[in-house]
Amino acid sequence: MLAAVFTVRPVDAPADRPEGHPALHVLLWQRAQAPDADRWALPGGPVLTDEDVDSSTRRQLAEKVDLTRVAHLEQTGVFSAPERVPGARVVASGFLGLVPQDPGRPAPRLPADTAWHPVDHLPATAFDHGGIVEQARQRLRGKLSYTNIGFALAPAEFTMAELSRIYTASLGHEVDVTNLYRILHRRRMLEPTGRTAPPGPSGGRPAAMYRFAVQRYRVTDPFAAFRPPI
Amino acid sequence: MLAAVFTVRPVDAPADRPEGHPALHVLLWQRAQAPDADRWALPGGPVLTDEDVDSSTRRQLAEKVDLTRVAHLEQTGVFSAPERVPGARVVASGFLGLVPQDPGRPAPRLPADTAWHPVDHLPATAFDHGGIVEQARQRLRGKLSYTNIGFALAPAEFTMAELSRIYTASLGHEVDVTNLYRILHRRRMLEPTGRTAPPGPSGGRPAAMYRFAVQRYRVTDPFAAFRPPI
DNA sequence: CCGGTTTTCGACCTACAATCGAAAACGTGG
DNA sequence: CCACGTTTTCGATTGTAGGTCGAAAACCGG
Repeated sequence: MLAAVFTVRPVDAPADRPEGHPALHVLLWQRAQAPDADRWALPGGPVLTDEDVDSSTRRQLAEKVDLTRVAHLEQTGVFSAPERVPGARVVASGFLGLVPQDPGRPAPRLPADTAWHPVDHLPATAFDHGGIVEQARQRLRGKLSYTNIGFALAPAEFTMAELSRIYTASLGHEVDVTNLYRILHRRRMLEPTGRTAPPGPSGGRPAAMYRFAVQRYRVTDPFAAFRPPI
Repeated sequence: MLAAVFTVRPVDAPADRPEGHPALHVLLWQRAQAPDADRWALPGGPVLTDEDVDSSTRRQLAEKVDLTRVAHLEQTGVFSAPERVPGARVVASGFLGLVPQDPGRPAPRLPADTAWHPVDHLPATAFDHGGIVEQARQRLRGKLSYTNIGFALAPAEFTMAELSRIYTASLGHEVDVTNLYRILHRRRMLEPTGRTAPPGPSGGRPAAMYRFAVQRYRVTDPFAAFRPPI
């Protein structure tokens, strides 16, 4: 019961970068005790006998983040190598969680031992947690293309340029704004809010703002071979 | 640790049908003892402390089928509802297994309490095993379209008409032979063996025989939105 | 040799996505 | 207030994959 919770946020501006650009981050907490003391671990813990793994994950996550911010949560797989943790054998099921941006509310305060880390520059991770993060990331990458889980990473209202930056950070490569708009629009995943964002300091046409039409997980008809005949 | 093992084989010819047509079957064994006595269950059992869930599944499957026939095995999800089985809480991870047709070898003998059942006409199943079968079936349906797992259901050598019947039985709808050939061919998943199958009793052009080019699980580049730029 | 049957394969159409470029809608500086 | 740079928007074009159809190929039996 270990959850890789992702969000897209600006990386802490390093010295050589003028401004932090948005990147995919994962929530980790630093272990204080052996084994693997000082290494960074995923939130999680044992499942109680009167709960299923999904509600158990929610319960454990509540200790680390504001649960109302976790907009999506799903299983990714079971990790069961006998030596994955020292001592008694522990079977863990991995989860993918997503937290949207929320420019409206103040950033939630995290416990002292907990922090967001850019997935491309992870610190030393405990046990096999690095592999669990990687599996969850792959799942996210795949589902961005044929589901609407973008809603779980984007703020309630956004411009297409902002959404493109979110997709770029999550997928790890450039995402063309024109293409992004046309695809999401044809799938009826976007709704215009009517409002426009103020143009930047260097001018330019003000961008229209959109929201996701449905805020619950949906798979769009995947483009696949061997479709059933109509 | 419960495995839904599928194979495509002719359904036992009923009275009203002249010949059994190929259908997707799942391996079940009949429980002798309470709870859920006489109901049909998936093969499986507890994981030992020195094995991971994958090797545990293989070990347990060996008691029911010839393991060398299981050409593909993968996790599908975790089933953990507190009341899924009476008594102490048991968490099970579901598996999908595939057994190919093999006209060469004689049909393997099954234990007395074990039998193949057509997934469209399952008997009364134990606990939540019906849901596990359904989840595995969905996984199979999806992956047939963007991976090569067809190799794990088809015999070593086959004609396109035979392969189409296997896909039809697994997907639950007609699969056009022309389309099937062109798609698998473009993905370089097929190799001609040079041999031809003898034509049927009513004549017709003899069919060319093919084999799958790679006999290990591969995902073909899924056709998806937001591809990385070359 | 001729008609029936099954397989093979080319031709056409549609749907989706990637790319490009022009037009629209804003700022700023002369 | 008007030219210019900037950013967004959106139409046009191209490429590729899949679905459908039908003609040709290759066998049978009479």
